[in-house]
Amino acid sequence: MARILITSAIPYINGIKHLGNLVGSQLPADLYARYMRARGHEVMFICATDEHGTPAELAAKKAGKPVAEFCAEMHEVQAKIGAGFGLSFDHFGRSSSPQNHALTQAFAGRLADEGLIEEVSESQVYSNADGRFLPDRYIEGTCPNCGYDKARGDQCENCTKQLDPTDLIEPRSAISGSTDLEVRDTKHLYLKQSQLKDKLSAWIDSKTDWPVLTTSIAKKWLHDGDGLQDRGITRDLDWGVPVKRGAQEWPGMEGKVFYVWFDAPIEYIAATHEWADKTGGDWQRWWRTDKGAEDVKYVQFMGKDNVPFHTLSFPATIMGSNEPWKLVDYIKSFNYLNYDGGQFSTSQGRGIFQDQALDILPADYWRWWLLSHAPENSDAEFTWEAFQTDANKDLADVLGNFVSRVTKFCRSKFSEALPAGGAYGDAETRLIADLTTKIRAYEAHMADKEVRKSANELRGIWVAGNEYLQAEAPWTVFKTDPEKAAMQIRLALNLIRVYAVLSAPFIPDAAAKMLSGMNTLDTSWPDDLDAALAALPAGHDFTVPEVLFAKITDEHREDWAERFAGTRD
RNA sequence: GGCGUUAUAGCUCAGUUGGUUAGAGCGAACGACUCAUAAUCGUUAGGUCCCAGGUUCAAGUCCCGGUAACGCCA
Repeated sequence: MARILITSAIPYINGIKHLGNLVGSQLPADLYARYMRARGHEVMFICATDEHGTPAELAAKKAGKPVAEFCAEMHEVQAKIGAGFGLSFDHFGRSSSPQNHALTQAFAGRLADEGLIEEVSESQVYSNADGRFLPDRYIEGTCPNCGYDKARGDQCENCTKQLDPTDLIEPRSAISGSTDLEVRDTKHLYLKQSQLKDKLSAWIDSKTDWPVLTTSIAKKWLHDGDGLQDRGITRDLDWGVPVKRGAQEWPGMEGKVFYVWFDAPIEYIAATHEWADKTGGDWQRWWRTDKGAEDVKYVQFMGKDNVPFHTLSFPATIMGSNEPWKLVDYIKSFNYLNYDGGQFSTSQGRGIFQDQALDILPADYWRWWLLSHAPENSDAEFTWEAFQTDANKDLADVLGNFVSRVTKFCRSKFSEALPAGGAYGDAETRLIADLTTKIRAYEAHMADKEVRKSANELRGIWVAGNEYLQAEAPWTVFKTDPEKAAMQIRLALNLIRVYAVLSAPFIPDAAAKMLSGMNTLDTSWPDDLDAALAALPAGHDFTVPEVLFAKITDEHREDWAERFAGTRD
């Protein structure tokens, strides 16, 4: 039995996330966590909300609420939606937790002690009306190049020219619209990542089994141009982790907070601490290699936009601390899911959002489609036509109908109990050999975190059951040899339990219904399929379950396609 | 402007270190079956592997140059 630490990139707090966010990190992480638990491994599956930074402050302001209150509410909303999708976190934490404050400050202190923090003075635009410094992109004005009147301080979206905020004609705050701006000097802390470049580079080079997407992004940042740059880790904001050097004040840094990208990944550790405080568990045996974590295998899941922070910045924090923290062993990254020819977008309200998805269909439909089309090698495209066709075919016709035809046949020809009699022949031996091969392949793909391939193999396992029934035709056999038909259908009913166990990581709710219908709590993995197909003995009662997956009709599809064609607020 | 990823059947995608007639699912056509959610199973058709060069006994796979889509950075 292994010990597996799994983290999913932590979703930002400023609103409800769309399906692209789900398939890019949380869902595949959950698939892996559920699978590893099913195989008997000890799993710690951690996620959280990422709550600091300017966008959170602005979203709170828009909602007319204090930012702490807003974050607390949105955290609950996201937790509820996550539960709705069956995300089986051991803990869903908050980056604003006291545990994360303490840990973030401790890391900063350690890095300073190691000589990896530099204080840098810089000039930034301050808005008197807003009472705050403004990040470049929150300053608007007229572009000196093309005259576009909504150019941002970092770039003009109209002519794409790169700008400095001071280039803008009539600059104003994008938050309040105020033109009462001035340039002020302010001091910030920089993490000297450049000093760790060689160490990070050697570490990345040693990860030959990582997805190309992960290592190519990391190498690009390491070697492009002047190489890995030092990074500012503080901001002039109110909402965040106050800058401290461990438990001590940090002279000159009063009133500043750590940059959200510094404290967010540390929340993986802090969230485990939160879990420990809640449950009485031991978090350090997951994170400190001097306190029991040396045999932990740590796997991270994330979208490609998060890769630089997880391959470089966070490891720089860990390595730079010179303390025995657990480093990630494998980073599984994903491309984007597109919607209707363009990107899903939280800020533009484009696409299907997680709450809406759960409103129209049970989680398993989404889990299955999104996972079986996970954007592993390139961006993937969501279309309603594909979603309808694939979900109906795989879930309703192949799996759902298998359960239905087997249970109903047994009920009508025998009873709602596994019938006795008969013995395996060649067909059964062949089926068991075939399924065993497929199950071993499925296990290998799941262990490799090859999401699409796993889904494809699982589908093949479902199909094999239908092939067997079609070839052996128990409904015909029954007329001349009821005992043989009894054997066939007893095997098929046992197959439903096996399917439930194998499918649970993808479609946990349907799997639970299948087990409930089979009237069993036996979720043991079919290491030995021959034995597993005898788990439910002759005479064991079952009930015909309700339709597992109702079909998505053309009317539904057209209605939804229209409903989600525009944008939402 | 720099860099990265991608480009394979109508659609969505597989194709390990270069090695026989390039694969799967969906969709299509035809057939079988009638237990089942008009479900299932089988057969067949469909590809100048983006274009142009090169290396090699052998290239979808490696190299060079283009083109296109998407993304990242400045």
